[in-house]
Amino acid sequence: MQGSPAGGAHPVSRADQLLFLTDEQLRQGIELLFFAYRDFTSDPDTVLAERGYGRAHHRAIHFIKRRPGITIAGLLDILQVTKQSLNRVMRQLVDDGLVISEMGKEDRRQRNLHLSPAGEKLEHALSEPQRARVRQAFGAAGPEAVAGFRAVLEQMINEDDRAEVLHLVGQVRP
Amino acid sequence: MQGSPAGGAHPVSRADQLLFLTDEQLRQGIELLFFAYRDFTSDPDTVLAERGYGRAHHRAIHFIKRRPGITIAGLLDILQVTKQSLNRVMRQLVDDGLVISEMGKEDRRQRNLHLSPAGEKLEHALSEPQRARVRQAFGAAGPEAVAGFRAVLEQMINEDDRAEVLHLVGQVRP
DNA sequence: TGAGATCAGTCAACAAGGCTGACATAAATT
DNA sequence: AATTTATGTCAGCCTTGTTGACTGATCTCA
Repeated sequence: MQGSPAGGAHPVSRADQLLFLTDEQLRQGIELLFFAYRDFTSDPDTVLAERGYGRAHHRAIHFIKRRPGITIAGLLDILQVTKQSLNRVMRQLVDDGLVISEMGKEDRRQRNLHLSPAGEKLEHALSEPQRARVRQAFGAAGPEAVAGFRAVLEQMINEDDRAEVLHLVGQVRP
Repeated sequence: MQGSPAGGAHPVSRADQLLFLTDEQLRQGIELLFFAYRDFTSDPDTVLAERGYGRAHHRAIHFIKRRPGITIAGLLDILQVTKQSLNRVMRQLVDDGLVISEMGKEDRRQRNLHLSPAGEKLEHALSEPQRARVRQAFGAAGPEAVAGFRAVLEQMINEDDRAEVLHLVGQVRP
């Protein structure tokens, strides 16, 4: 499986600290991550289905929104898929007028990608329900839990590109 | 996109608490979850690829290990896929001798599923690298962070079946 | 300037793993 | 006896990933 949950929650008891990192606790963490992620990704799927798009479209739109002017190579680097796979999605998005692809000014081989107004609109429709879910979860769990959530996820990222990913995400603290 | 990260981490400053739940912080949370999950799921993929299996096999094996004797219906309920989709995977696993499917004793329409010794072996090979990743992350982040991680993920699960999922995971605290 | 590297785009073929719909069989329930 | 339930299976479709091969435009460097 991919993912799993954690044991009891909020107040960290002495016993918890002593029994820290049993296989049982790890398994719970893995399953919890699995189930939470499953629900988390289900939000935008409804919206996408209405338009005949899939998650791949969502990911492309998300990162074009985040980094306006990003190139194809930049997107490939973030998404870690093949050029052919991304191209299939990009072609649709450009044809449908959601993404604008313009020749680079410095390097005319590159394409700088932006969302059109329609693209911005879809992006919002996709991200809002997901943001609502996370807003609710963060609010209910509280700031300290959120800090812990972040800390664990950061550590879960491959050490090799952790710094790079955290920089992209905006994790860098002055 | 599906998933996203949280902002700065460990010590929760006054400013953090005041600025809690900005859209920016939510976006970071979403992206962080996306990237962490991506790496998290990559661990077993190597092992699976060697055997010609995919993630679907991993999920089935994981939950059969977790709940020995589980029925097809039970597995369908957990995995939330169609019977036809699960069947394709199950047929392979049974044919390959990793999963044993035996007629139910009480209700002979049902099938009780178990891992064979070979199935157990593969299960371990799949879960160990993932467990190692989570062990590392939990260890580096510390017990309080882990508690926060759990709390947020729990809240992220659909409220409707949260209790059920947490029960399955073993989240129930006496 | 000219050779080679790089960025983008495309074609073809393939596979995993979702989905729907339709049906069949055996066993349990009413 | 009729109906419902649990499982299994066929067929076909879709999305999204993969490899490999190749093109054209442009940039870089010797």
